[in-house]
Amino acid sequence: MGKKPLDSNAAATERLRAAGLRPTRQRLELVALLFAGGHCHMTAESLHGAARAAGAQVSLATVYNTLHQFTAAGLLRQVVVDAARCYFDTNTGDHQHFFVEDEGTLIDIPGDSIAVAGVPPPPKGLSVDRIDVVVRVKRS
Amino acid sequence: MGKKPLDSNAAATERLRAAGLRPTRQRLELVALLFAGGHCHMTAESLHGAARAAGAQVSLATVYNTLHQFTAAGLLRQVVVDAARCYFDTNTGDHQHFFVEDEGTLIDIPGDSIAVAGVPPPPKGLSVDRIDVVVRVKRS
DNA sequence: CAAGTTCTTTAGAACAATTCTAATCTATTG
DNA sequence: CAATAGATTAGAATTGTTCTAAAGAACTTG
Repeated sequence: MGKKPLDSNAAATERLRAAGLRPTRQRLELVALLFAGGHCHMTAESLHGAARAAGAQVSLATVYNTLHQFTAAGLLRQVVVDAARCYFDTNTGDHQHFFVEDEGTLIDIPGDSIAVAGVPPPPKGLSVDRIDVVVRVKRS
Repeated sequence: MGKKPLDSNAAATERLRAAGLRPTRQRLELVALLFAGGHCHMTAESLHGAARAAGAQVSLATVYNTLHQFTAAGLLRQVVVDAARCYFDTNTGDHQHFFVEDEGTLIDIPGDSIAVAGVPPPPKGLSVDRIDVVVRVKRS
């Protein structure tokens, strides 16, 4: 009857295995934090803080490594909205974001509510990888 | 009969005055580089390089200051597409961008060709400041 | 299940982009 | 043209991120 139910641990292990990553203690802890509740937007710094707060012993370097590995494996998506910081989104599906400039926080916009039309064909030799929409909002 | 025609200098001076900024030697040089030809996308580093190459004597700190002052004054627009670098766009009108990930370059998309529909109303107390669309393209 | 191989983690150093600071200099004003 | 408010500068400081080399943990094989 530990704090962490075995199923959640098993699920995390399987998730890592599927991504071709070894289920190490650190990765399991980070997976637990990232995919426990609903979707979330994390920075390396904030995830590291959350891990430490949860009593996990993980170095910042490992958090960076892990975030990048997860992104490469398609478990996370990187969101660039702020020159200062880099966000990682546990929602890898089709969607966009509000960015609250005053707070530096992100809010999801479902992909089926938003539509971008009239994108010209990219220049010769280039193909569209992804279209990102950022709705910058301010306190009014 | 200097290399820089007086009119361009006068125009630059007026542009700065209108923005409430003193027309100093450094700012005039940077204005000349930024607004000489067509629209361009610059990083602090690249503008500094261009200034030095043009024989201007400007420090990197001043380039940063100036870019931010110009942005605050509405002469430039900041474009965030890459976690690493920060771009400034001399085109402050309504438009969007292709971002060529392999090269780190930007290409303008006219604002009247592209349209974003279905943006939900922002959460209470927030109002939309701007909508940025970034079409990420890759070499195919 | 021991040995060996490979992959991970880690602390700290290194880095790159940007911002800060305090001294110096310059444009403007009276 | 002196006074003043604002601008510039070099270099230091900060910040977010990546690198490195050594120690540790997970998988594989015999």
